[in-house]
Amino acid sequence: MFWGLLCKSEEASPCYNEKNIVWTSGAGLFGVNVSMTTIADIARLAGVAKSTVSRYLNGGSVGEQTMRKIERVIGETGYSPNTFAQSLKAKKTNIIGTVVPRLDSYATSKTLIGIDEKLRELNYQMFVSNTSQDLDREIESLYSLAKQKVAGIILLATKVTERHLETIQEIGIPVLLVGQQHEQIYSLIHDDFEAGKAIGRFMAKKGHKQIAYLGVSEEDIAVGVKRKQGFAGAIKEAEEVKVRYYETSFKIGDALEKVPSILEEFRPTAIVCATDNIAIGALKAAYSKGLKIPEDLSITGFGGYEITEMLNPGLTTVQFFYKEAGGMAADKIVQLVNEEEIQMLSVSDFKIIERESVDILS
Amino acid sequence: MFWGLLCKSEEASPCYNEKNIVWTSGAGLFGVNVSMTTIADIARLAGVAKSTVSRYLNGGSVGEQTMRKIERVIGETGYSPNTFAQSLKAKKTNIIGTVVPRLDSYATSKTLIGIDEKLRELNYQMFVSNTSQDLDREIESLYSLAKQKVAGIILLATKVTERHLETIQEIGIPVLLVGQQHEQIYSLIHDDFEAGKAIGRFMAKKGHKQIAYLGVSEEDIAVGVKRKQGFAGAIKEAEEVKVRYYETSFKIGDALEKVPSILEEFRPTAIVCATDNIAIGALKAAYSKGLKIPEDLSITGFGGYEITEMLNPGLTTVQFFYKEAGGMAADKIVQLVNEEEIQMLSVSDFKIIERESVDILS
DNA sequence: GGTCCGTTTGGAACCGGTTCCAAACTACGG
DNA sequence: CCGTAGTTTGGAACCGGTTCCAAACGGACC
Repeated sequence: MFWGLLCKSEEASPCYNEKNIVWTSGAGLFGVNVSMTTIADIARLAGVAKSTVSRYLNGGSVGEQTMRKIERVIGETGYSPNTFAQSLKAKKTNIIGTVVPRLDSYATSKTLIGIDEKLRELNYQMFVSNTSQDLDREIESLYSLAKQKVAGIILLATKVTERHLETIQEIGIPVLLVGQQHEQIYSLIHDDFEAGKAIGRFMAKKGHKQIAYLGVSEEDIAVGVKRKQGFAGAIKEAEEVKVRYYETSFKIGDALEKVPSILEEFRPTAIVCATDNIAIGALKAAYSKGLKIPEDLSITGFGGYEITEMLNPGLTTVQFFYKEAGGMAADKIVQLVNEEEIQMLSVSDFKIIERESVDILS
Repeated sequence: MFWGLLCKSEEASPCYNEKNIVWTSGAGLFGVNVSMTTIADIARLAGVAKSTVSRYLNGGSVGEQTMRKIERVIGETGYSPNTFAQSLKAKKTNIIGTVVPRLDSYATSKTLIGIDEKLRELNYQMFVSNTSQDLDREIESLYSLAKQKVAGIILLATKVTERHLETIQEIGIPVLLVGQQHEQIYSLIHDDFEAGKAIGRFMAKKGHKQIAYLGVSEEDIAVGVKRKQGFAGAIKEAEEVKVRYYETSFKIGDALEKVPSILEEFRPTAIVCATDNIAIGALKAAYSKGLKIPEDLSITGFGGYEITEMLNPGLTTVQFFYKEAGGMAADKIVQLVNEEEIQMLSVSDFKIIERESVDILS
């Protein structure tokens, strides 16, 4: 990541490339004084005015001769403009803030990587603000990022409240919601509904007639509601399939505790879990009860975490493309920053990965 | 994270708390104009000079009366100082940069969380720079963070090269190395050597006489060398234990491919893996060959990833305290920023977690 | 050669803070 | 009542860029 956007336009000519300077010439020559040279120094050394140098740097009209002189001096000194001074006047940075509820989640990590790599390509930087799943801190972060004059914000929220809306409106900075959807905010979601439907159909086709769906709180619209609704829809299409819905948290441990009672009470042939982590808990719980997977119980998840492939048996799951979605998000937020029109809602794809954790019945 | 350090000293009196202002009064009152009020406005409204307001904000000497006036005006307007203007003059921020090789690693995530939470406490912000395991980008990031005038840098490198040293010297900003150790750089490491020793003794005590050690490249001093050396040392103490050393990468998949040949060629009763991910690969590989864990083969890892508890069987492993280490790192870097003396090397603790993946022989 | 237009250039103001210095005010001892 | 020291205050310069405006320049055309 990093390296500020100096060449705002695509005009090839009077743009100088920051990288060259710091690495090639700057290093060594000036020792500890990294970028202590100012635009005034350059101007003096080149025998021109500050404004001319500034124009040169930003692609304004500069004469052939002058250009060369400035170019040379900048090359020799390893000059690199002071970001603060730039931002002070410009009142804007080339930083995109990303607000995440937690850093230790597969989905978050992958999404961040996607955002980071794409932003890098687009000459933006990513600033990550972690909220540790604290709603207040989510709002705080929005204000704080606004104060730092980030160009745009990508919000990986779990829930959008009235306060979120107010804050987003107040800060007046483009915000893109990722993973959740809201009619008043530009959103990028995974296709949770269709994914739920797909896994429902998949299980029905495999002949399961007694399925437990282990979801999460409906506060989380994407994971708690959409996936379940999609699944329920698919089940309605199928015949004679009995389903019971259960709820747990996102924590593996909670699923681990919850599952035994489900098994006893409902005796399903399959448990469809709303996340891979829940599925991992279910798997462990089933093993603890001495069940064989998939012969005695089939299990599926949602997410496509790499670890699911390495479990024994490999977990059948719905894969979402977090990294790609992150890339899309980066594209979108930059478009918003550039005041381009984009659609309110974008949807990222999914696919079912069939491994060994689901048995074929009948 | 976030919320800039406004009160540099601990003096209680003429410090105003930023949070109150943005939330309590700022919101709503000024609509979209978040922090458009400047210090000049405050000065005018309070009938004092800019310098006086500045002094008030930074804990300088201000009269009782004046204080009250300014306090009131600031409260009413929801003023919040412009960070860029501050940094422009101060040539320093309250941001700590963190350079990480990858975001999708358990160790990294947990460490970042630890850093973030501690820095928050200390009124610093964390800026994460991801390098996608690209050495050039590691150097780039150091320069870039320097340019952004971060107060200090926490470097989660996998390897320290000559270029690292040069760069660190050149940027003239305190750097703390985490997870690796270098005599010329302040370092915070996990006690890889002792951990290796501990697991070696542990396995010997369990009666294993034929152990495969599956490590990683010696380029990584901490994981590739220290853990192995510690392990080797413990084995030397024990009697009649045969060990063979193998090497793989950090990727689960590579371990998965590597392990079968080890099993055939060496027929160990146990595989000690240099990371939990490698152990996960080994576990899967063993299952694929129809082996029972731990009856047919014992497996251990390093790390203490949460997932290891959820595997079947639970993985015996050496737990490192990444989050706590992150907190320590944050403390250290802030001390360095404040020019306090700290020791060159700090060591973070570990403990062996005994689960079901190791069998007792004899 | 003069006029006009477009390009290049320099000077100065400005962004929003911090800091230095000197002036004004206060209090206290002699 | 004055001198002195200490505190409070305002003014101005400064940080390092960007931008506006007007002046200088250069070429084309009449």
